[in-house]
Amino acid sequence: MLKVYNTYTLTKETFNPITPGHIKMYVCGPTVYNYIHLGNARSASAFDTIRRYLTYRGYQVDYVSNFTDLGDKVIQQAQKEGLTEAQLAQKYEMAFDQDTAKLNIIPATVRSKATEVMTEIIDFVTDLLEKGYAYEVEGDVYFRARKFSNYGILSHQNLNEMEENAAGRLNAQEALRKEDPIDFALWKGEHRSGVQAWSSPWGFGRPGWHIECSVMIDKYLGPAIDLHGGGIDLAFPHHTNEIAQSETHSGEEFVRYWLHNGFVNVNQEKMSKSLGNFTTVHELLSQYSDAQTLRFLLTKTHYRRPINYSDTTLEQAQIELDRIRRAYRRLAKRVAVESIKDSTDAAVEEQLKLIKADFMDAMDDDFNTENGLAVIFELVTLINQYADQNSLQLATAHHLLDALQTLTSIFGIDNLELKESLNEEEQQLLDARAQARLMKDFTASDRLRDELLAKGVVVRDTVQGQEWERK
RNA sequence: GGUGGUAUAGCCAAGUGGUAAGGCAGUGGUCUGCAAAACCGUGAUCGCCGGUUCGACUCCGGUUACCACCUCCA
Repeated sequence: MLKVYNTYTLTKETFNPITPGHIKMYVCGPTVYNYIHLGNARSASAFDTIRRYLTYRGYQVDYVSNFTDLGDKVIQQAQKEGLTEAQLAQKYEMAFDQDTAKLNIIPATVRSKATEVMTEIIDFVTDLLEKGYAYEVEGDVYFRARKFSNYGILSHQNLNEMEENAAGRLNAQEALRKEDPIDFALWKGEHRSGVQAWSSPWGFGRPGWHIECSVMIDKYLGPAIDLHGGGIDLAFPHHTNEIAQSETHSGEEFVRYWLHNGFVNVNQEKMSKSLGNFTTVHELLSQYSDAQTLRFLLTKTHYRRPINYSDTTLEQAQIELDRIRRAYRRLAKRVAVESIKDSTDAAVEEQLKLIKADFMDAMDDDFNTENGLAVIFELVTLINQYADQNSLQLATAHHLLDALQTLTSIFGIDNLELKESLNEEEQQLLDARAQARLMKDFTASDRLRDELLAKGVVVRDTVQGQEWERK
């Protein structure tokens, strides 16, 4: 039975989708004004793994995500880079696609840009005005937060305290316009010329911070969805405001389960653009070629817990992933080389069955990837034990390999095969060493092994002959 | 100040009212020409104080430290 932790109720709840077998899921995407950093990637990675697991579990998942391609940040950065807002957004949207593709994150079923749903946004805001939950002031439109009786539940904040906090930071102009400091903008008037603005019943302007998500969900998934995801920092105000807008608009429960991921920390501090302690995926992958290791690091920690990012944790992830890959390659190689009886091994099949069940139990518990990983390591040990046996059964060997591939693919690791190859010189050294070993010239063979090691190639001797691995 | 979270072996990190998964490192062994890899074995009483209980790391109260949200932020 699948259970998920719902931020709305702060408890783990049994998961029941609105439509059996079908899941409607929305995850907040990036504002495309620069390269994504590891924190953004963590969110995308975590929800990709959740989506992959739900799919593995047999659900049909409709996954919608947005690109925010408008707003002050986009305008500012466009001016800095000498591009139009649309060009800038296009540039970083493509960068997002490239970075996430390297991390093996499956693109959402539907991906929409805020600028593509402008008509729907205006209609949505109009409806909120007609319902009396919004008001216009000099080209701005605000939502009457206090009128929505469940306002703030998701973020577990007290309304009056929120009001005090809000009042303290409002600028005088904004304070004058709002009926209540906690009201939030649905539409912001834009009076400058030459910057992104759309025509509306309230004059030229742009949508407020939160409306695009409400609109896209309504447009692509309908008034009620099963899962809504994003970073925990979005619980307030972003998701809080989404609930108010959407439930006022539809009169229905907006989201069944709110899922929020934790942060990537550096030196026990949140990685963020404002703190300036961020590492972009773009730069990290350009200097560190193994994107799979990065993905593995981002996925193996439970999605609600913080990830400590450092060179050490990255190395640790590399070591763990290597152990998994080695087991896979070891058995795969033996199966490929030897002629083996195509039959099954009942005892091993039984263990494999248990492992698969354990994996599902782990992941059914609010997507507990930490425990899922422990089960994967059990499978690794089983494979290593099996690969040592004299009488391998081909079918069972394939079942083990398929299982390992399937389970790791849920973690975003799609290919356990070795992609690297040796260059001509390295191959010659390796061949020469094989020859030396044949002649039992161990002095020469050890020297050649050292030479290869100096080039970053680790050589091991196995029953099947030499085996190599890039360090 | 309010709210949410975290504190478990050298490090990363699961977990349950009944004497603590897994990975890394270390260490002993098997295997190996040597090595590596792999396999087998090996270590903690769970921030602190108090309470409930036959029994708590797991429940309750308090306390300390750290993080996050309350402003755009995954």
